[in-house]
Amino acid sequence: MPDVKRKRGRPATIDTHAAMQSLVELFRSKGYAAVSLDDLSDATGLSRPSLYRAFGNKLSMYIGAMDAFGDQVAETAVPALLAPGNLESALSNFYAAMLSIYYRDSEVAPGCLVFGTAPSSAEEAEIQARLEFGVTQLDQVMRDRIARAAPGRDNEAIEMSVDIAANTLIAFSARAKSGATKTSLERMGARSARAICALLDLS
Amino acid sequence: MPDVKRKRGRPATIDTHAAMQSLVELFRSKGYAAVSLDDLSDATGLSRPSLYRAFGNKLSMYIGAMDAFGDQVAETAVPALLAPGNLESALSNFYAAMLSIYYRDSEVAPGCLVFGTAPSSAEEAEIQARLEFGVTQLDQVMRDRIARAAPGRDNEAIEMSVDIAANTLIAFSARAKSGATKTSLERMGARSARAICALLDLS
DNA sequence: ACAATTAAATGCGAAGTGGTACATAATGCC
DNA sequence: GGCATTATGTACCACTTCGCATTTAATTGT
Repeated sequence: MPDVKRKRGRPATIDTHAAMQSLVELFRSKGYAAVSLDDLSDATGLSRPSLYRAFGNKLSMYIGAMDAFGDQVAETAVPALLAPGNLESALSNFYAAMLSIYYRDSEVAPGCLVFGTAPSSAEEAEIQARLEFGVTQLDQVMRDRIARAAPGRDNEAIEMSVDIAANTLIAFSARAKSGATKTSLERMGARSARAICALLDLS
Repeated sequence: MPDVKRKRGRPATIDTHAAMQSLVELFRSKGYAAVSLDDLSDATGLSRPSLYRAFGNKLSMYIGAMDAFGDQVAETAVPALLAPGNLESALSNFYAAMLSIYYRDSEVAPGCLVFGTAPSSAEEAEIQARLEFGVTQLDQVMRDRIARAAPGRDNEAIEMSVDIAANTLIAFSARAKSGATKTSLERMGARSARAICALLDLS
């Protein structure tokens, strides 16, 4: 698809994909308001006007980062949840995959961009809308996966399980930033998976 | 204790308690970094130098707000959890009390100062320390209450229940800011309480 | 070679930031 | 009434913020 026809003017040399990755990293470790355009410029190596041309103003940079982060989750962790196999290992693997995103080598875990930093900036309507979207997406995918694993169960038990599954992940972000170790949260994720299967009388 | 001896100079006219309440309200609806000293000055009606004399610099204002918020929770909601009665209603009442704190008449729920806004600013060591304290306090009080209600149960079931109970509350903050209604979260809290009691074979 | 076109950086400006020196006001003590 | 003492507000400072007008660079078409 790219490079089909050479374009007219000076060719672009900026790697917008890598730049967006840097935006995500900065925003999710420091939040929206605490990050300045100079910070973003330093992190990406691009000048401020270049950032503007590529991503718009600061708010739309953050919105774009939320979308990119969501894409990363959808490509990396959600497949582990939807993969064939029993529910317990699917949930456990999903949590582990999410924690691999939440944790880095850095001093404090950068955590989740959407559940970790967006709530602070939810007064901005566009940010709140994306946060809401993230929550409903999480609820939805959990409901689908759990309903598939327990076809006959009553709705109450399924709703309970969905709540536990989703709220566990949401809480991971705050716990990661609070200083919890990755392995302690992996154990918590596995425990949550077992609790859900116990509630549903599975295995 | 107060007013035992009249003091020497000009008497203080500032209501630091009311001012701190305003700090809490502003910080938990906009986060740490997005709030300026002018915002705080406007909200409290105090000049910036007065804020400095009363609470120190901006960071210590936020730290003080975290402490004040924690006190409010300890005085208002925790008694509902520790009150005599069965575990299910204790948990359900506790969640309802917390949601009464999280929600206001405002457009978007201000949510939780510690679980909602502190993660964004956890790079600041003092903020991270308070966030960690809040998480461990929550885990601790839940563990105590649940262990009291299910004395004979194995440790695994108790740990599962503690996780669910604590993570539900942590997730409430993000959900409130995402636009969830108060009643929907009250239902979720009641469901979480039922799930925990089911896991523990209670009632 | 030269115009047209696109990409990128330099540098600037108006507004806002946290923080403080200084002046002013209000009380008790003598 | 003056003086020490404490409380509060006014005005300011150095610095940073976001955003953009302008300039410079690199390529294609003719």
